[in-house]
Amino acid sequence: MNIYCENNNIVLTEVSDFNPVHIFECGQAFRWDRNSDGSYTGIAFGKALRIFAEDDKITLYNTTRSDFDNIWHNYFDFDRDYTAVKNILCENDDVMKTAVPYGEGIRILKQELFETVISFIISASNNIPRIKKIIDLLCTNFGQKIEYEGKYFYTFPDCNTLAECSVEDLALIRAGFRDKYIIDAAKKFSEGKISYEMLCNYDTQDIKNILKTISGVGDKVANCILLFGLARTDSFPVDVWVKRIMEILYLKKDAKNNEIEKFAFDKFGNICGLAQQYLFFYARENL
DNA sequence: CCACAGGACGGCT
DNA sequence: AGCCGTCCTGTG
Repeated sequence: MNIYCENNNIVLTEVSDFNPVHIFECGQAFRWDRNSDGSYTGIAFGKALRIFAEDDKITLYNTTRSDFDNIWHNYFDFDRDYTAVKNILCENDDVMKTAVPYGEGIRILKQELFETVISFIISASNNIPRIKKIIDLLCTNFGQKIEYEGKYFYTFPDCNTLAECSVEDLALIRAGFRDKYIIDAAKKFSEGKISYEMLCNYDTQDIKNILKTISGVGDKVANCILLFGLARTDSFPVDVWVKRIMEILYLKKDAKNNEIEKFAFDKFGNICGLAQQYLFFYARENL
């Protein structure tokens, strides 16, 4: 990958494994929207960004080299060699040889922990359009207003702001029964009971148990938080799609979610979370 | 009007 | 330990 600055843009060339549709519209992040020209605009780490990919060239508009180095390089997981990952997953595995092409160009975004926690609490028993709508209302009402390319955007609210909210305050985001879970999570972060720095000291299983002390966080949501907010690729979120595809292609029978999770870890090891993404895409296209 | 959506909880047995 | 009704809201 080469990097150079052009006007106010950062241009990357010789980039492999970057498919915007697979990255932004797969349900791992909810704050990216497609523009009519095929570029995407999103907000993360308090900044807005518009990004466009064509072949192996990627343009990040109206940003700086320091923001790229400090935020976006890590956010887009550019240090990971996804081609190597795919080769490992496909080795001696005909299922993955079939599934991987469907998720071509997926990358696991390294998102902010608190945002990931709240987003996946909201995801429970919900669909992507509505998840996005709720999160949008949450940010518009409780986030910070920023300007980018002549338009206004809102950052994801911080934990202190949400910790002070009542369920009545949150009613306007239309989160339904999840409002009290959002407040509980915000309080645990605000009081310092849970933080990124603190969780980093633990192994994946211990973090999962800590996350599950937040109400509204069960196995599936905890695994999503681990994978998308803590870069723990050894966690394997089992949603209805992954459950179906694993039962059909690997287990050959009905199975409990924790049984599927264990099977995946035994098979794919510490990159089972990446395998999950390819299987998810395959399931969405073929079931 | 009723079912159910990319889960979690709580009260059962 | 495991099962199942219920939880808000929006969409079909």
